Amino acid sequence: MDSPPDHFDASGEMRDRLEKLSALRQAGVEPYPPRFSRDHTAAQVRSRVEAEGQVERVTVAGRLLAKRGSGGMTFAPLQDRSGQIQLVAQRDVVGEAAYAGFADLDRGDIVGASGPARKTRRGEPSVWLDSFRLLAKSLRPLPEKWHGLKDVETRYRQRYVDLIVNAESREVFLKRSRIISAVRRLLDADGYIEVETPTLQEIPGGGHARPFSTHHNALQHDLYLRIALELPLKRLIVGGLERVYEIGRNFRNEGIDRTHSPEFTTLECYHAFTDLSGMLDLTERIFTAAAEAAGTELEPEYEGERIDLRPPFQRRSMVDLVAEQTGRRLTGLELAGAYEELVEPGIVQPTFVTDYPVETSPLARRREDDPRFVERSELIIGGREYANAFTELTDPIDQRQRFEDQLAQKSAGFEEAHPFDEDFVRALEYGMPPSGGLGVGIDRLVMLLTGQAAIRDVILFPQLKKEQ
RNA sequence: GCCGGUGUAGCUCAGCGGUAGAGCAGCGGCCUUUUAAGCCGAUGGUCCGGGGUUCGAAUCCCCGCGCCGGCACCA
Repeated sequence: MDSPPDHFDASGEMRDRLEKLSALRQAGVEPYPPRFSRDHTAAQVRSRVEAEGQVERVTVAGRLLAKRGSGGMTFAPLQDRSGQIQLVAQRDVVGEAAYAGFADLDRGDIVGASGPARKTRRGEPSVWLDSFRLLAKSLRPLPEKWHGLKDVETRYRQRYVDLIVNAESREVFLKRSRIISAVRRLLDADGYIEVETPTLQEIPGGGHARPFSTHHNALQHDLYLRIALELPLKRLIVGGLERVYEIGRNFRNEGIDRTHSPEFTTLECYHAFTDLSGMLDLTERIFTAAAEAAGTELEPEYEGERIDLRPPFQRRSMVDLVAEQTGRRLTGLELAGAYEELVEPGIVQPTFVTDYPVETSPLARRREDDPRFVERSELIIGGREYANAFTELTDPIDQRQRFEDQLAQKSAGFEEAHPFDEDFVRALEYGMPPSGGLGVGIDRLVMLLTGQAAIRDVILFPQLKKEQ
């Protein structure tokens, strides 16, 4: 029953391991037992050994990363969630049969082990086995320990291997989790409630992007995967929830590159009775909290630049920025185009770029002193957009007009113009309190705070083409 | 979609017209304090896939696929 299926045998090493598996089963050893209890993690053993010198008996469990040593003594580092601890097996202690069994273990096997713990002569905290148990036989060889796994394609396609052997990779995803937790804690403490809104939508609104489309068979209609979280959340502000946020996945059917993934995570939050400036303050607090959670202090190094995240961030008018470059005070789509081409790529330190032309922002409130612009601001760092905030448009009459303008842009050839959302207008017609809204690109934030150049390196399972 | 790079043993890589290589891992033997790496020995390959040129192709040419980078797209 353990004869190797042919797709299995790439190396011969797998054959060897399968033979060991058979031998174990014949000897009555279950190579995949259902459970095992440990009482210490690797890190706990290490700190107890440091503190107490000698620890009576501990039970640890994890993955065997190597085996070395000689003759009657074998050393084997074991890795668990907390780190590594060395196992020491001595023939004189465990007996001939058990010692041979230990020597038969392979790199990559999951093992449970018990024994007293103390340092070796070389000072390495170790568990001196009195017994061990195989918890899962590993059939595939792990990448070499010294050079590790470098091949990026394998790292993405087989993230589990990457996580086993690359501590830096584990670190990135640990930090990602901590960053998101910190953001949640901050918003929760501010009285926001976390909500979940539909991923499948009839009208993919809240942004300008090509959506993925799908079809619901029972409902017999087409649906889109959301491209933004905005419109459902604002309906909740109409509903009186006053402070809501969602951290969720967006989907955009566009090109993939170092900073764009077809599915990516954003935070959006909406707050009644505040405005753009309130949301910019919140943005600064979110970035500060995230940086602290990532342990980067407030001055991470990113792509060769030291980024200064100490608030307040600079606030600059788009019109002024473009005028500095071109000598011309532009408006409308011409302004937005010049800004994106000439100004944005050159902004390195965190900068809130404010006063977007109304044409590019169909969901933001107009400035009272100049209705050609809206109360909107994007946070730019290193030439990239990290956050987008505005004073929300709450006037249903104006909102209807904006949607109509978008329809006009669409018929003029702008594919990604914002679709008309009649129900959203209806919601505004009930009355929405004056509010501020904010969106933050979580993946990019994690990239910044973990020093990763590619969005793929902060997404556990990035989309790749089909493996042949 | 376009341009460039790249794909060789489980991993990391060399080889770039003339019998497919190294280190590590794995396998067999010896070894009771190791920290990538003890010693000896024997192994291990659809050189990404398919065509072609050539006496001979991992190597040159064509087509295709994956990955990486850039551009386009992403206001």
